[in-house]
This record gives sequence, structure tokens and C-alpha cells, in this order.
Amino acid sequence: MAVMPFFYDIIRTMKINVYVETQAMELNKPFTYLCNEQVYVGCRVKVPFGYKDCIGIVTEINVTSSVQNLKEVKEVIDRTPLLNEELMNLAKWMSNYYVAPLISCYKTMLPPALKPSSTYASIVYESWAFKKESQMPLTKHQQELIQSISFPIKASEFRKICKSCAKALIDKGYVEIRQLEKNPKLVSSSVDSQFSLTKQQKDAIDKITQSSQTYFLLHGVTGSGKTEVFLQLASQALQQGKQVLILVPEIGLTPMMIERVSARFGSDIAIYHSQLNNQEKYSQYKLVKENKVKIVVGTRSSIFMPFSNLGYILMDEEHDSSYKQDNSPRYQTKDILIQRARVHHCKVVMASATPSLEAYARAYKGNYELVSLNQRVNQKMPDIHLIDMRKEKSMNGLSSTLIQKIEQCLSRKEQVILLLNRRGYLPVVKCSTCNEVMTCPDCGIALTYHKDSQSLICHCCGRSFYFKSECPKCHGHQFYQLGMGTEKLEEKISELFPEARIIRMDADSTRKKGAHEKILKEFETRGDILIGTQMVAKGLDFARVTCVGILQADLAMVRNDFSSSEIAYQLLEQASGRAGRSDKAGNVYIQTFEPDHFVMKCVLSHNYLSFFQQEMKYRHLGHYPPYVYLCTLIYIHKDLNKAFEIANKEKEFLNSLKVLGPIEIHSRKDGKRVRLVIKSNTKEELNQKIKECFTYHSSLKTNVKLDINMYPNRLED
DNA sequence: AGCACGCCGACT
DNA sequence: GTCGGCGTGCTC
Repeated sequence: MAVMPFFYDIIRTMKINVYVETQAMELNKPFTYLCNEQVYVGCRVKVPFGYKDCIGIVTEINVTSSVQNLKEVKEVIDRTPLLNEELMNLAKWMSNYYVAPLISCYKTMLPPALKPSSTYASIVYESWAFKKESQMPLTKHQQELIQSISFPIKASEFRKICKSCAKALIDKGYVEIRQLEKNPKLVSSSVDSQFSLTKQQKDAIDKITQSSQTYFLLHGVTGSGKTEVFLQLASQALQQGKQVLILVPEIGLTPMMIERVSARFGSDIAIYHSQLNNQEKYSQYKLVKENKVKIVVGTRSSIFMPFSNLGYILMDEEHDSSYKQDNSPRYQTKDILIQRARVHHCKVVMASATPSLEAYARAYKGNYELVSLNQRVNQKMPDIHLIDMRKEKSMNGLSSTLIQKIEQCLSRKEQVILLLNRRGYLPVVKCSTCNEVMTCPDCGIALTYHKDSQSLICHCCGRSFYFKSECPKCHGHQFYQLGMGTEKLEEKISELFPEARIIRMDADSTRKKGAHEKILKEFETRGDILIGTQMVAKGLDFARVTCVGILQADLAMVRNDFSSSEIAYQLLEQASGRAGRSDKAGNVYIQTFEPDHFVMKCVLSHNYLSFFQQEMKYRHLGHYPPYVYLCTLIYIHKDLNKAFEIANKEKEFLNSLKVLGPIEIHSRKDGKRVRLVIKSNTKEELNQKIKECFTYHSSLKTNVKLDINMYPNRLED
């Protein structure tokens, strides 16, 4: 029977629904187009939209529409769906759950190179030379050359080798130049490391594998070997031919984690985090989509990877704030993870030494199964010492006790970590002549002086101003020395310990790509003292660190926010966990003005449960999560009064719920900001009302911008 | 969000 | 007469 030529396959014109990539919230609805090419739900298409062409995502095919004069699709970009059925449904769920435009959900789910706004042009291609058969005659030189080259080879290399005859070989048909996607292989495999398990680790693994529960909270003290439990579970899933997703917080502890995972599983892994460029992200995404890797280690956005058969989702440092996205759609990785686990019927393990109150409350109620590792692998918890700064003779924020302990530690050839959760040199620059405080023109908050870059930087919006040590108001040159940041601490410590090798790690010193790993490597090999912000509190594992000092420990607790105690406890406990991880005993010195604060007392005795119970009482009394569900609405406009006016109208609209505010909060470049906080006893009621409020906001036809944050972890930002 | 359409004031 | 201010409304 004759094979029918392809042009007999008649594709009839059909109507399809498309969500168009656009900024406007009002355009968050499907638009119908005519399409006479083969197209599937989940593909990108180029369509005429108003005055210009836009990229959109196909959400439905074979639809009917009463709209007259439908326009035609200009181009079908993807031959196969970019988002499969699971991910298309997930986007819909997200849009509804977080009250965010659907198109913005599609956008967050895709790697930047594939986002609807960009086209495939943003993917980088490389020219490669391939060998072909041909009958054309060759010179002897050409024949020798073509035999000496191992094809395929990069076109640039080929031209370099062949110089003069490259063109001839191509013209005669022996060599063909083709464009391939640039595909950097990022993961280098190394040797499998030796490992053994403690009794507790074994029990934990057995409990997780044998239980019929889906969700587990692995509460393991710092240094109890949670990572090893993860690796064991991952390897079990791999043996069953399933995929594993290991989620980690923003880059920071990833170099260590990546190293361990790749040492165990070789090149069978994809790595996905924010420091990759678009091309690198795309190639990792493709590895998963084409089912070429079994394990993904990544930060929050890797929860959207196109998995086909997940066996485990393992979430490290479950309490970490980087799991919540801080722009729309403001999703919480844990919410998404639960949706995906349902579809893939896989188990989820969330691990932390300092679980979020919410997660522990769920475990308490039995929604998650609690698995505990309450002993360190080395059996020794670090000793905590509170230094009462009210009694101490302190020299500019450094107590003599701490200085003495650092000295002792260094003399034993051991290492010190100092935590000061404030970067820069001077947090407030105040002229001692006219008392003027330097503030950010956009945010109105005090600017921090950075000595390294000789600039004043706004830690709220990131704006920076060159500072020539002169008051712009009275031209004075004298400034108060109020407080200190990591830069100043570094300076002081190097004066006190001129012999010691001091390394500073904060957002400024780790800006460059790979700087993070470099700093950690340097500290491990020849550093004495590591000074840093909160990033030194998390995940670091150095055997020679026996002394940890925490300066201005009260900083975190004085924030005006329901979650400040929780965050303070997490920071202090995590930082403490960096000390004494190997055979030598660890000591932690915490400088505080409030040694009687319950957070301090719980840290002192490593008693998470006590912290949990006390904090839950406060949350109950104050009607805060996890007892109620929160949503914040932020109104943005150049004119503060207009923002207030709309906020008050919508507060009135939401009067069946408990509404706090409106209050003015830090302004940003795009305008003044006013905030409402909404509380509700059920998620359903809150979601319903916020959706109604959003519709109401649209109907007001105002140019006051509304930013919705469902279930925020904290209020301040 | 853009951008066109449209309806009124001050300008060569 | 016309250039241009930005209020209103639309995008399949």
C-alpha cells in the first residue's frame, strides 16, 4: 500500500484559547485565535495582540467562541508541549491559590530561556562540523586532513586546523556545519565516598521507608547527619528506577551538598540554582525533560522541573525563608511540593534542625510523621555560653570574654566563626555637626556606609551612592560611630589579632560567581577566623571550628513582627551548630543584653520543644499563624493619600474578616506603600475573599497597584 | 501595561 | 486653523 504523502494530512483550522504574555492584570483571561497548524495545549504561540505581536501559552484547543473577526496565530513555537498536563494543572492551581495572573504562573514555572516572553532565540547555539560522504575529488592534503580529525568537532576548531581548505571541504560536501544547542556539562563526577550510619540514622530511614505516611518532618539536631539520610533514601528510590528531587535553600550550602551528592551518584544529576545563567539553566532543565538524569539538586524553582516519575522529594533546611518567592506569584515551595507529591504518589521528607513553627505544628497534629535525630554523629552538642553585655566591660561591641576565648581557640590552632548579622561598615551615618542622618531617597530608611566600596548603600532597595565623607547638608566631616557591620568587625578583629588569617563572608564579598566556594575553601585550608552574616550560620561543616561567637544577638529579636522570635531562634541555634562538629568540643558565646529572654534560654539548653511550646502560646494569644491564616495586601502609588484611600475602601469591602491597618510601610522606587493584614480561620474563606477583593480592586479602575501576598512568613520586608 | 482615539486650550 | 495636553477604553 502506498504511503500517503504528508501534504494529504489536512489540518483543519480550529479555534484555540491562548493566555497572552502581558503585564496587565486585567488581561488575565483567555483570548481565542484561529490556528491552522498542528498545536497542543501547553505550547507557545506567537499571536497578534492589539497593536503588536505577543507570545502566549495555549490553554485549550477546539474551543468555540462568539467573538467576531478572530485573528490568526502567526506561529506555533513549540512542536510538542512545553508544559505537560500535570504542570498546566499546577499553574491553574497556583493562580487560584495565590491569587496571581495565570500567565505569571506559567512564567515562573519555566526556565528563563523558555519563558513566554522570550523566544527560542535566547538559547545559545554553537557551530559544529560533521563529516559527510561525498564523491567529489580531494587533494592529498585535504584527504590527510579529513582523516586526522575526529568528527564532530567545533566549527571554530575545524577552521583553525584546516585554515585554507576548510571552505573547500565544506563546498565539496565532505564536511557539514550544523547549529547545535550549546550544552555545558556542569557536573563532574568524583569517587564514591565512604559512609557508615549511626543507629539513629538507620532507624530514621527504616521509619520513613516502611511508613504508610506521605509527609515526614525529619527533625535532626545540627550535625546529626540529615544529609546522609537523604542520600540513602535517594539511592533507594534510584534502585526502583524513580527520580529524586533534593531541594536546598539559595546557594550557600549548595557547594557542600552538590559535592556530596555528586560524589555519591556521579554524573546522573542535574543542578539547578539561581547563579546559573539562562543557558545553563536551560540545559539542566532539558536533562530532566528528556529523562537523562535521575536526581535533581536545586533551589526552590526546581520544584517545577518536568519530572515523569518522582520517588522522593527531599527538602533540606525546611524552615529557610528562601523557599518562599518574594515576587508574584509569591509561592511557598512546600505548597507546590505537596501538589506534585499527590500526582507522583511519592514521599516527601522535610528536614531541619530548627523546623518552622508551622511544620512542627503539623507534625504535632499528625499531618506529618515526625522523625527525630536527637544525637550528633559525634555524640557531643556544643556548649552554649551567654555573655551578659550589661555586665561586661565591652570595647565597642566586643566583650573581653569573647576576645579572650578567641585568643585561646587560636592558640590551640583551632578555628573561629563570628556571626554578626549586619553587613557594611556603619549601619547609620549621622553627621556629628548637624545631626543629619543619611537616608535613601526612595525608601526613607537609613543608609549603610560600606568602606570597601566607599559608598552609602540602601539595604532595602540596593541603591548605592558614592560617599566622600562629607555631610551633604553642612559639609561637615565628622560622623558618629553608631553600631557596626561585618566590615568594621573585620577591621577590629584584625587589629586585635594581627597574626590571624581573617576571612569575611557576606553578601558583598560573595557577589562574584563562585566566590562563595572560594571563600569557604580558603577558610578550610588556611583561615583562622571567619566573619560573616547569617550565611555563616547555615550548613557549614568544618571540623576545626571549635569556637563560635555571636555578636548583637538581640538584633533579630527586636524586629516588630510576629515571626521575629522564630527567626531569632533559628539563627542562633543554626549558628551554634557550626561549633564542635568533629572530635573536639565546641563552644558558643552569645553576646546579649537580654539573657533572660526565652529564646536565649531555649538556645542555651538546645531545647527546641520548649521553644516551640512557648512560641505557640504567644501565637495563640496574638492570633497569628499557625493558628490563623494571613494575607497581606500592599497598595502602591506615588501619592500616599491615594494609596490610603483605596486601602480603606478595600478594608471596608473585606469587613467580614479581621483586617489590620492600613499602615504606611517603607516606600520603594515605584511609590509609597500602604499595607493591610488580613486574618482568617480557614484557608478557603481567606482565598475566596481575597479573590473577590481582587475583582473589586479591578472594578475600581484605579492606578493604585495592589500586591497580594498569601500566607506570608513574616510581615516586615 | 501600552497605545489609539478624542475632545478642549494656546500657538505659528 | 492645528499642535498637543492626558482622560477613556480596548486588546481575540
